[in-house]
Amino acid sequence: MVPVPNKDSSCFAALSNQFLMIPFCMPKLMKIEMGLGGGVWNDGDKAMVAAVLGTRAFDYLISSSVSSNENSCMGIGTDENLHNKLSDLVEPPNASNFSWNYAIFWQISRSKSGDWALCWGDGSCREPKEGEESEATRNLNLRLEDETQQTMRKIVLQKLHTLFGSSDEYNGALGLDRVTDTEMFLLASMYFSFPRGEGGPGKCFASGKHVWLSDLLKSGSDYCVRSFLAKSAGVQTIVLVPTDVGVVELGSVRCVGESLELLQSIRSLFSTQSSLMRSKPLTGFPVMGKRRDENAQLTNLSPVERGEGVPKIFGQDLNSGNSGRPRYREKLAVRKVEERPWDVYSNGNRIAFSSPRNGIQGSSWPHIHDAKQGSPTEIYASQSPVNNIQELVNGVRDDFRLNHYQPQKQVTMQIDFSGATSRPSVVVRPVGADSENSDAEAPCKEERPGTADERRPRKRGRKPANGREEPLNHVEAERQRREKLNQRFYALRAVVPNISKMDKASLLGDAIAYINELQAKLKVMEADRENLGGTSRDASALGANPGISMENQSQAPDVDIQAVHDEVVVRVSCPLDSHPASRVIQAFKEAQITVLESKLAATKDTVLHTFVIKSQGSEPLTKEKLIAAFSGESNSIQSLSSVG
Amino acid sequence: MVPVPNKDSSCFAALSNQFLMIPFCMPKLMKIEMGLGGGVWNDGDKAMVAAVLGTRAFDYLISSSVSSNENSCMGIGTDENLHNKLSDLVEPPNASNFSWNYAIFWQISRSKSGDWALCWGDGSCREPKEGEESEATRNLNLRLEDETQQTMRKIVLQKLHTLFGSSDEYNGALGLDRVTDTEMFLLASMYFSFPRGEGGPGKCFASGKHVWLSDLLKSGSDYCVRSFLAKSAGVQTIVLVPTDVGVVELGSVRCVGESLELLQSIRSLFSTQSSLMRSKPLTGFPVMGKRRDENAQLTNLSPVERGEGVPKIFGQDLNSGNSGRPRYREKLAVRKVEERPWDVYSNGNRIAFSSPRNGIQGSSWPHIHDAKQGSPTEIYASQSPVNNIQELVNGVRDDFRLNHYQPQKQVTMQIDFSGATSRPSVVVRPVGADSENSDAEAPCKEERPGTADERRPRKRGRKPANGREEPLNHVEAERQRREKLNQRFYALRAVVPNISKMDKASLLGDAIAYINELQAKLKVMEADRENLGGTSRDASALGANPGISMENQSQAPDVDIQAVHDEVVVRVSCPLDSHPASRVIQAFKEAQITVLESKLAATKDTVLHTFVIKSQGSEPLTKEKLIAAFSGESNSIQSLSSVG
DNA sequence: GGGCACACGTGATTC
DNA sequence: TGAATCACGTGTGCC
Repeated sequence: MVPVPNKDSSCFAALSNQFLMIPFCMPKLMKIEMGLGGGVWNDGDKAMVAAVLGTRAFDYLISSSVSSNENSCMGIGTDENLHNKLSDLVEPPNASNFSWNYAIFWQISRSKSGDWALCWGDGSCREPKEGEESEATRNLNLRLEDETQQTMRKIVLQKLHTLFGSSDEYNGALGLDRVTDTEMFLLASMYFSFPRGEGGPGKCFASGKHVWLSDLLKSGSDYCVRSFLAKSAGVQTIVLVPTDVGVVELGSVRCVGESLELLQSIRSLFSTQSSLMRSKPLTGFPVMGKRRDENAQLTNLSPVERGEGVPKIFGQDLNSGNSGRPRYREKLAVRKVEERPWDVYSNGNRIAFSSPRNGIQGSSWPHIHDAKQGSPTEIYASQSPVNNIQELVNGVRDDFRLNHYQPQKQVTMQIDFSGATSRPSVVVRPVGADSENSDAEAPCKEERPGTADERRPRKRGRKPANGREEPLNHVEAERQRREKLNQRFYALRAVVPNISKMDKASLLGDAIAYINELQAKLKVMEADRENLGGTSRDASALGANPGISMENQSQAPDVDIQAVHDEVVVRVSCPLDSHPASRVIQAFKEAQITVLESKLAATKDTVLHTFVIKSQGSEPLTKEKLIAAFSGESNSIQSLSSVG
Repeated sequence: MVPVPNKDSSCFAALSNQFLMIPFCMPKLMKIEMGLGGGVWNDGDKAMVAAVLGTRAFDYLISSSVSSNENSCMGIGTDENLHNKLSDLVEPPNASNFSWNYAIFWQISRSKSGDWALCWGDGSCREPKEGEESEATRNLNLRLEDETQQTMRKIVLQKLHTLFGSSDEYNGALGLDRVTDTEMFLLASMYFSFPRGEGGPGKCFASGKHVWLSDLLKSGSDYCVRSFLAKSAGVQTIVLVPTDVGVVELGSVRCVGESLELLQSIRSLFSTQSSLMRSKPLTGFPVMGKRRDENAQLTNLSPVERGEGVPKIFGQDLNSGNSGRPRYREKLAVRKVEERPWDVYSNGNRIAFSSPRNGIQGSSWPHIHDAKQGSPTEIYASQSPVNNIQELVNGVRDDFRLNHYQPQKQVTMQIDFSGATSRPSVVVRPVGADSENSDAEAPCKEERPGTADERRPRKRGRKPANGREEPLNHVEAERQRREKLNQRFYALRAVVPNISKMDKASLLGDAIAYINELQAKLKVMEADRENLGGTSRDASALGANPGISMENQSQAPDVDIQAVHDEVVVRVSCPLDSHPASRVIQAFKEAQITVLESKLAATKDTVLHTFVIKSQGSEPLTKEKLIAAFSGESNSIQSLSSVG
C-alpha cells in the first residue's frame, strides 16, 4: 500500500519529473536550480538547507565538504548482515513491543589527515506508531506547512545528493511520496561523517564510552550536530554504542532508560566478532531475540520498552497495509553500499542509496574492501578499537591512496558550490562549542593560497591587488569574518519563520518582528496565567535578573514559614500547572480518587512523590482505571507498571 | 515632594555632573560620549537609543533627522489654553474617575517639500495610579534593571535633545529624578514629526478619520512608529482625533471603549473654533466636564472608565504627596513653546522644554507665529482641514523660506552624527509600512553629492576612485543598503536582551539563541496551558508557526503504580531542578535540615507543599537561618513571611 | 540598462 | 602589536 518507486529507470525519470512539478512556494529570490548538474547553491538554497537540517548540521556539512570529503570508508562485509541487524532493531513493534525508531551504523574510515573518521555505514528507520510519540513529539512538525516542508526536504536531499553524492543521478529519496521526519533524519544523516571527537559518534568512538540520552527533547542536550534533525523527528532517546569497527546509533521517540544488557548486546553484535556470522540467515536475527531472552535483566526498561517481542519475520512489513499510518512506509532502510544504486529490495519496502561523500563513484565503491585491504575480519581482529584503527590506517594507507584519485567531478562540484556565494575554504566547523571562541583556526587555510587560489573562480569583488603579503592575511581574516556572519544569517533564517524575502535586511526585519511577536505572546500568556493562578508572586521574581525573558522560573513559589514549637513548617505553594505531578494530581481529581497520603522524597537530583490513594467510588481501583485516568489527561506518562 | 530641577543654571551643571556619575553598565564596546557637545553618536549610542525608543522610532528619527528637520511648526496660540486643555485631559483621576494618561497635541506645520506635517505641539501626562494598569502592563517594564533603564533613558533623552533640540543646553528631563514610562513616552515623542500619511498622527490627519485603538498591547497593532514606546509605557488605549489644526492623541493604560461623544468634544475643543477661547480661565475646563455631563451617553465605556469625576482644580496635584506612587511626579506637562526654556511652572510640577527639531534656535522660535504668518485664527478659519492646510502652505511659503536658513549649528550636528557611522543621507524612512517595498526612494539623495560630499569626513574605506559618474550612483545605493542593514542591526540589538558582545556576529548569535529561548518558553507555556485548561484556545494563535524549538514539557515524569491491598501507591519521580520546590528542598539539604514530614495538597489550581522540618544541628532552627538558607540558594524566593 | 543585492579587498580604527 | 571589527567603494550576477 505504500507507494514504492519502481526500479525501472524510466520510472525514476518520471519521478524526478514529478518532483520538479511540485509546487514550490518560496520567495522569488530563492532560485531553485533544478538542472541536472544542480551543484550551484545560492543563498536561498543554503538558507533552505540550513532550515531543514538545522544550522549546525548545515555548517558542519559545508565546512566538512572540503576538509573531509576525501574520507574513504571501508565496509565490514557485504553488509547484508549489517543491514539486517540494523533493520531488525527497528522492526515495527507490536502493541506491547518495543523497537527503535532508527538505527545507524557509523563505520570507521580513514580521513585524509591520517586520523580516523566515522562515515555512514548503513541505516534503517521506521515511523513511530500512532501514539508512540509523546505529544511533545507530535506537535513538533507543525511548524511548516506540510507541502512546503515536503518540498523543501526533497530539494534539500537532492542538493545534498548533488553536492555530496557520488553519482549524478537524483537521490532515490526523490522517488518517495513523502519524506517523513524520521526518514529525513536518516536520509540526511547519510551525508555526515565524523572525525575524531566531532559530533556524537566521533566523540563516542574516541572515548570508547557509550552515550545514552533518554530525554533529548527536554534536556536540550546537543549530542551531535544532527541534534536539530533528531529533535525534528521527535527523537527522545539516543544511544551511541562504540564497537571496534564503528558506532551504532539508535534512536527512539520514547524515553527509554539505559539498559546495560542492550548496550552489551549491541556492542558484541556490531563488532567484528559478530560480523563473522555474516552468513547467518536473515530471519530470527538474534539482536532482538537476545533482548527478549534477557528480559528480566533489562532492569531499567519499563515493561513497555522491555518488549515482550513476538517472533519477527524479516520483511513482514512488506505488505502491512494495516499500519496506524497508512500514508507512510513503515520502514525505510538506507544502505551504504549498493551494487545497483537504484535497486529495490525484494521485499519492496527498502530503498537503497549509494553511499555519499566518498568521492568514489558508486559502482567502484563496493569492491574496495574485498581484495586490496584484505578481509575486514583480519583487520579488526584485535580488541581495542583504537588500536585497530591505527592498524587499519597504517595498513591500508597506500591502498587508499590508490583510491584517492578524486574524480574530476568531485572537484567540479566543490567549485560549483563555492562559486555560489563563498569559497569552500570556510572555517572548519567548530563542532560542539558555540563557535565563538573556537572559530579562529582554519585548518584548511594553509593549502589554499598555494593550490586553490588560482583555480577558484573568484568572479565577485575586486581583482586582487596582488603583490602584498601582509594584506593577504588580512584578507583571509576578513573572509572568515564574513563567512561567520553569513553562517549566522543562515542560522537566523532557520529559526525565524515566515521570512518575507530572502535578503538580509528583510531577514533582520522579520527576525525583529518575530522576536517582538514572541515577546508579546509570552507577555500575554504570562498575564493570562497570572490571572488564573491565585498566587501570582512571580511578577516580582524578575526583579533580580532583568533578562527580558520573563518566564524564568515559571514557578516562583510562595514560601511561608511558621514555627511550631521546635519544629518549623514550611509551606511552598505553586501553580498546579507547572508542577511535575500536575497530571497525576489532576487525574486524581477527575477520577474522584482520594489521596490518603502524599509524601515527597528527594535524592540528589530527583524528587519522588508518593501518593497513597483510594477510589472514591464503590468499585475498586484498578490499574486500568488509573492508566486511563492518567493517559486520558496525557500520554506522556510513559511507564505505567503493572499493579503488583 | 517631587524633586524638581532648579532653574538656576549652576544647578544644571551639577545635575549634569551627577548624571555623569550614574553607574552605567553597558558592554565595553559601547562608548558613551558624554561630552558637553555630545553630538557624536557611535554605534553603541545608536543601539541604546534604539533600545529605549524602539527600533522603528529610532529609524524614523534618524531618517527624518535629515529630511524633515526643516519642518517649521506654527502654534495655535500662546497655548496656555491648549496646554490647559491637554492638562485637564490627564488630571489625575480619583478612585472612581477616569482620565487619560497622556494627551498630546500634534500641530500642523509645513514641511520643506511643501506638504504639511504634524509636529509636536504640546503634551501632558501622568503616571498611572496604583492598580490602574492591568497586570499585562505592570509586567512590562521589568525588562531592564531599573537603574540601567533610568540611565539609558536619560542618556537617550540627552542625545535626542542634542541632536534634535534647539539649544545646546541639556534637556531639562535630565533634572528629573526618574523618568517614568509615561514620561519617557512623552519626552521622546517631542522629537517626532509626521508628514502626510506617516505614523499614526500623519495617517489620522491625512484621512480625517479618528483612530481608536483599545487594545494596543494585545492586538499588537502598530499605530505609529512610537508604538514601542507606547507599549513600553503600558498604554492600551490610544485615540487619535483629527482637528482642523492638528491631531489630538490620547492614551490610557486601560482598555477604553470608543466613545463618539468624547471624539466629538475633543474635535471641537481642539479646533480653531475652540482655540478662539484662548482667554478662557484655567479652571473648570469643560473637556472632562462635558464628558461628565454626558456620562450616560458614553455607552462603550465601562463604569470605571465612565468616571464619575470629581471637580478638578488645576494644579491640585502640586502638593499631592499622598499618591499611590509617591516616588513619581503625578503629572508631567511638556510644552512646545517656551520663552524661558528651563522655566519651571508656578505649580512646581511642570517642566517645560523648548520644542525640538525645528531647526531654529530656541529663542527665535516662539516668535514665528506672531507677526509673519498672521494670526492662526485667520488662517484656520475655513472648515475643511485639508483646504486649510493648502491655504496655509500657499500663504506662508515665503515666510517659511525666510526662516529656512539653517543655523550652522544644525548642520554641524548633522555632520557630527553622521560622522559616527554613517552619513545623514539615509533613506527617508518608509514609515507605517513594512519598509520593504517603499524604501527605494531617497528624496534627500540628490542634494548631497554636490554639497555634502566634500565636507563629509569619510575616513573609512578606500579613497574614492573618482572620475566616474555611473558608479557614483551605485556607491550611493550601496551606502543606503548598508545603512538599512545597519538600522536593522540596531533594531535587533534593541529587541534582544543580554547581548554578549556588540559585534554583529555575536548579536546574530544572541538573537538566534534568544529566539530559540522564546520559542521554547512559548512551547512550554502552551503545553502547560493545554494540559490544564480546555478553554484556552489562544494557544492556537501561534498555530501557524509553532516554532522549532523542542523543549516541550520540561516535566515528563515517570509514574509508577503499585497496588497494596485496596490501596494503590502512585509514585511520580521527576528531576529536582524542574520541581517548584526545588530551591526549598535543596536548601534543606544544604542546611542539613531534617524533613520530618512532607505533604502535598492541591486545590483547584495550586499545589501546596508542606514540610515539617527540624534542624540537624544543635542550635535551634530560626526563621533567619531558614531565610538565609533559602535566599542563599536563590533570591527568587520573594515572600518569606514571618515565623508565626 | 538600470535596480538591486551580494561579496570582495582594503583602509581605518580600536583594544 | 596583532587581531578583530567595521565601513567603504567596487565588481558582478541576476532580475
